[in-house]
Amino acid sequence: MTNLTIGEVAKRANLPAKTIRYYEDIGLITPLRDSNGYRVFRDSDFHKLTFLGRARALGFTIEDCRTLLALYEDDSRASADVKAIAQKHLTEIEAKITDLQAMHATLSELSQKCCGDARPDCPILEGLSGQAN
Amino acid sequence: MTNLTIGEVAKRANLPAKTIRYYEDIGLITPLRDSNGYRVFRDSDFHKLTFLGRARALGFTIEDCRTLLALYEDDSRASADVKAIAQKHLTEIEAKITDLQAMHATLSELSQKCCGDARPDCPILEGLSGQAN
DNA sequence: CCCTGACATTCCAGTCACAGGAAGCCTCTC
DNA sequence: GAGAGGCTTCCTGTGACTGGAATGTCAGGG
Repeated sequence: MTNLTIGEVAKRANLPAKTIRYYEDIGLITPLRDSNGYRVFRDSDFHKLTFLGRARALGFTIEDCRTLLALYEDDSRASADVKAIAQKHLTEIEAKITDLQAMHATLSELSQKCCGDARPDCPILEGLSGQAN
Repeated sequence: MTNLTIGEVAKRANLPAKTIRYYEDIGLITPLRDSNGYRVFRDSDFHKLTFLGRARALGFTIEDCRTLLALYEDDSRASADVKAIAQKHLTEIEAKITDLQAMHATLSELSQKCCGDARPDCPILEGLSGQAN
């Protein structure tokens, strides 16, 4: 049972203090307050913050994090609800990877054709301008 | 030599009219104005818009697009300058793909372990909460 | 008892690339 | 001349913070 200031919990949860204040603002955590107005972080707050840090690192949106946190706190949850969120997010990640790979393929093809010297001829610019070749 | 209204050029460049107005706001294009205040898009504006559309679709930032457009208009450019921007962007794309693949690997591993039924036991939540197993 | 430096607080503005919507002109057709 | 649709500007909101200003608090040293 350790009570932490925002600076200490920030170090331990590996999150910027600004981010932690923001999470309080939007209602993800509700730390106590000391008589001097300082936030007081209990173990439960610390755990929520590490949970949020990991979920954000996996690319979940804040709203997904809110839902996941609520499920985490709910002893009568159905794991199916959690899995559904995870699967939806996995699909989105796959879509982003596909998009990025398509961009990469197109751009690297153009880039390879560009000799990259002092002359102005540039297949990259030609490709962007829509010229067939 | 065709002069277009914003709606027409939006259709042909396959960009929302809102986006085109925004591009004018930030100085990427400078269409003429008719006596009634309507924007008048020349062929050169249309070409710039398609160029911008393609560059954005490849994930270049607006500032990169601004630079690329300037290079495109500059007959005495060095293709090396274009290629440098492209290579930098390719590196960023690769970094993003790597990040996303790491997220995907972690999350899909957790998700596979979750049976996703009505019971509360959930390896996904356990993973997010930082439990070793 | 005061000073300094490191903390903490709140609040406001900025990021990026638009999207949505309101209020009001312009143009064309019936 | 009435309505539909397109055009204009201006303002706000998005997501998830980040930076900075102005101010308050605390611990230790002179």
